Amino acid sequence: MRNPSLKYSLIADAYEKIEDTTKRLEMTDHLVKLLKDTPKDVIDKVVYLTQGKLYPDFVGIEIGIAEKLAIRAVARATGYREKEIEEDLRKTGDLGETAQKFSEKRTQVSFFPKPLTVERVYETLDKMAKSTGAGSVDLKLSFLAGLLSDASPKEAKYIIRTVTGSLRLGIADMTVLDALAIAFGGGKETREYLERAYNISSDLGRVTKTVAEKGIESIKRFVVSLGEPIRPMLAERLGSPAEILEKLGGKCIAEYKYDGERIQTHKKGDQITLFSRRLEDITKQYPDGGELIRKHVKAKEAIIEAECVAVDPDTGEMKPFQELMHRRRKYGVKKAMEEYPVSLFMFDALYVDGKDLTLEPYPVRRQHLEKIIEQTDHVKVAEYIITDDPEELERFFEKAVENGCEGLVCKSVNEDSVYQAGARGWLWIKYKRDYKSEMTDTVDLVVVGAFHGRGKRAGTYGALLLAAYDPDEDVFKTVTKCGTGFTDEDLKKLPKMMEKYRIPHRHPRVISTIEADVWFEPIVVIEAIGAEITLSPIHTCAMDIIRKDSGLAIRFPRFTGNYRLDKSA
DNA sequence: TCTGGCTGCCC
DNA sequence: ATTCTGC
DNA sequence: GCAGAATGGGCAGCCAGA
Repeated sequence: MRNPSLKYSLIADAYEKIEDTTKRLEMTDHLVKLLKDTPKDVIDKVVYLTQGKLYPDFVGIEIGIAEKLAIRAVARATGYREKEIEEDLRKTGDLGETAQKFSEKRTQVSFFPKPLTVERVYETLDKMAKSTGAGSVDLKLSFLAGLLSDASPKEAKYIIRTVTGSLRLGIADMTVLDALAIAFGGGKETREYLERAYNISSDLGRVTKTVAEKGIESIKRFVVSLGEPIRPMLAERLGSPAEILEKLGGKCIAEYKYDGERIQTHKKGDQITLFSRRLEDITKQYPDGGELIRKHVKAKEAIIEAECVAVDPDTGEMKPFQELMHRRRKYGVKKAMEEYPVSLFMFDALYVDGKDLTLEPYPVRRQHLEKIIEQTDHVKVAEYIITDDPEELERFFEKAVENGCEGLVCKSVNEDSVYQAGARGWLWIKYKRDYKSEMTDTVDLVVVGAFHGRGKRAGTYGALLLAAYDPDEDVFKTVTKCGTGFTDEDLKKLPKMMEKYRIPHRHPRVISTIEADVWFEPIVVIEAIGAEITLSPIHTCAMDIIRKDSGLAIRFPRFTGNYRLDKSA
């Protein structure tokens, strides 16, 4: 028996072709060819690498290298200085490209490098992921530099991009599923089975290996299982009750959108497992949450979704998200539990006592949910109404906001309102105040700095550093970076527009702890919007006024598209 | 022993 | 998280 | 409308170096 191995160069070639087109069908074709050419014993690894990971999310093993450390590895492998690498990265906006370029002109070349195999690449990255403790950073860098030294320039490009988690091919999970359907499923019409298997297993590598080795019939036998996280259903967004009701067929169930952390809870007898939205196992972070499930879910087995919210231990009032974040910890859990106890607001039941509910309509799932939850102070079913009246919806929204929620999630009550991973089909719709600028105050802020863009933003700015004017001190204090809301046209014009205000160092009247790539005279004003103001450890606006050593920042900042050239200082 | 840079993951 | 864009 | 790729604030954990 031969032991077939796949040269990494074949992957790099396929990636290059995929990257070269913007047409999804062509990308899929290239991926199909790669998957067909891949020996089945490594096909899961090829898929994980293409997802930019080594394991499915719920395994929780990360490489632990991102841009800064990767720069050091590239320098080490090519014999150039970090400064030179950084300088080139500024131009390319892609460390992979930079690695490719420096690999081509590197001084020392290994004489007879063995061709890289997928196994070698994967195993090296895996060793990096598993290195911990003193000296581990250096060890990781040695592993990576070694890999790069034996790689062709093109391979180096994709290894670097894989490690830093931005492959930028234009393909992700959904395209992989299409490719699997074509390559192994027997045609695109089998895509739905593959997608279903992925949604309930959350493991694209396993789905791939299964269909490649055992065929589509095995894929159809995937079932919802306790302990295996289900990919979460997400919501689209709209800005008015009328639009929402129209989209949902005139009627919906509207629920409070609590400002906490989404948790998928699995109960198997007394054994509880908690998964975050990205399917990390967070059981250990919430012993109290687990206990609430154990005690108040009156079913032997269940998968229930809930929003976990920090509450004031004295008043029972809900606390802001920022405070809940102190619970995302590994150490001092007991103390944090006392300081920030949590309540669970349940909103879905995906599995109850042997019955998979994911294909049932939402009202049915909700009925099951209410039947098995014993509601207490800390365990509640999410507050809701069922309505077909836009005004009632608006009133309920106001009430939600008054009660400390972000807004509403409005959900379809139709027959087809199954549990559908992702935000597809508009079955769930978010309604938040800041989706309409007339409902939230916009702010005019001064552009004081900028950051070089990456990927498709190469050569322009990725984000601007924005500041508020402080008339008392006659200075500009930062409140946020802002990198979304710009059209391609905005971005193309920005460097030219800002050029004449460009200065080599921070302006003396700009107060900032953040080091921008480019500084400007504080003159140009733009309009931005956000969801709310948060306390900030880094932004200098209102520093020490509300709280010692805290400034103010904007949560979810974005450019509205309006330049305030008239207002320019 | 402390601190700051970096990373990953919540939103 | 929000936003934009090619298909 | 989907899928993907840009980008945000801010927290804790980890490790290197002062």
